[in-house]
Amino acid sequence: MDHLFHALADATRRDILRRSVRGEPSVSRLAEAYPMSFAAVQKHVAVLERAGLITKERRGREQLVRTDPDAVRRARQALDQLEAAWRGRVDRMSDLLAQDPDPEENNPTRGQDR
Amino acid sequence: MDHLFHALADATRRDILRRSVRGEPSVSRLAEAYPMSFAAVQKHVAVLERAGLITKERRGREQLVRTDPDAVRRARQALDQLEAAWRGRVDRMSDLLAQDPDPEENNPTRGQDR
DNA sequence: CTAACCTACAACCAAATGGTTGTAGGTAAG
DNA sequence: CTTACCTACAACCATTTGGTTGTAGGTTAG
Repeated sequence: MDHLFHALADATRRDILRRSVRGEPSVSRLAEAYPMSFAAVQKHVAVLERAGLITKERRGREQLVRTDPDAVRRARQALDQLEAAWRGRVDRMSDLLAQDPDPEENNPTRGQDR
Repeated sequence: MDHLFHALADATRRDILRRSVRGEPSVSRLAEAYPMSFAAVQKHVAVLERAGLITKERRGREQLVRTDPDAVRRARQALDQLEAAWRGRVDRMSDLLAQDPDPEENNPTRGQDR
């Protein structure tokens, strides 16, 4: 999970992901697209690979990069959980507000209104 | 976007997010939960705040932490885009396969050298 | 075979990260 | 007022990160 989000926390890597979703570029073809050395792009690809976001497949002397959609889905689901938890809290608060229509009786020691 | 995913790429910070979704803990209360110094937790909170994932609200001498659901939603939507792009590609490929039933032509001219 | 190309990997470096301790200021409680 | 608590922030340190260059090996083209 750490590796997953860390891999996504870089604009170059997210762009590599997008390009790899559209086609299956080789590492050197990817490297042409960015103002950095081939080795730097190689490292970015390695980070994405460690996170499970892409896989490499040897094709002759080239190494084709392709995305693994399951990893993207995994990251999305983690955020879904957070969002659901937030929604759950809001629902719970709505319930409390519905059951306790007494805004004057709020207890300042622990909880308060939003 | 970089800040957003970077903030999510740490287990402690994700846990802080979960606790802040459930309640609105103070920074010192959060610090009690982790085997690190108060200042370290303070830094984690600052990273989450820079990413827009949480906001701090002064309550007397305490600083209450609360999540901003829109930021979580923003991150999720970025992943949705990636997933949608991937699905779009698969659909396109399905169309091509349907229109071009020729399994011998598995050597596309795209990946060659120049 | 030879040359060009693609990749892997090591060594190195500046900057950012994640942690610590220490100091100082503002607020609440006795 | 005095004390205890919560926070902010600076200084420092080890490790990681993101970039570079250089070297070496495998594959394709001529």
